[in-house]
Amino acid sequence: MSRAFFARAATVVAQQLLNKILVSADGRAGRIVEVEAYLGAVDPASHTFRGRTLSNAVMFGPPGHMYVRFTYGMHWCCNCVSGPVGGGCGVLIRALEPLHGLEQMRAVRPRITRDRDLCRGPARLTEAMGISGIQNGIDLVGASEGFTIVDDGMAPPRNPVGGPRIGISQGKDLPLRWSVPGNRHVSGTASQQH
DNA sequence: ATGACGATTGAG
DNA sequence: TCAATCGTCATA
Repeated sequence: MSRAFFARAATVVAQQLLNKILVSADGRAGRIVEVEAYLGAVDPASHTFRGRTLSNAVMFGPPGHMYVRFTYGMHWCCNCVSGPVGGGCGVLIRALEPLHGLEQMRAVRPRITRDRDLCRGPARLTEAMGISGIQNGIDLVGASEGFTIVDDGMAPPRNPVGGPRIGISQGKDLPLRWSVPGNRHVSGTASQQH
């Protein structure tokens, strides 16, 4: 399997995830507007680059499951495993446009003043949606534990915005970050915003 | 056993 | 620009 193959496969899944809706166990929901693909063994930025460990095991499992990772000693990040089984590939969900349950989101994120910022960033959205290590490994397709990704009929953007991934020290060369054009709920650095 | 480093965020 | 904060993993 070539690096190009993994890049293309994960990129397809990542782009297809745009405009789908992530729903929490208690009905909070947001439209996925920004994602990043991670390619496993061929990708130095991937948590699975150095092989399987206790904490990243979910990424080597079946696609459609949620991989949740604790980072910076205080934040959680949420991924959708993209397969194939054993590949260690996945899609990091980086931003949601809040749709339902905003009252609960505001309640758990009291310091966020603008609704636009509730799910703008990978750690912000996990807190707003009530996602933590407890959900690591759950099936997002079967929705056996409440969390799921649903399709309300809105197609993925025909021309998603592509660019380098954020917050990584290696693997910055590939354009594996994808977002919905013009969406105000997409995250980014101050210079990239405006 | 230990140290370096993170798929970030919020404050100054 | 920089501190907060601690689990994980490579190295010894």
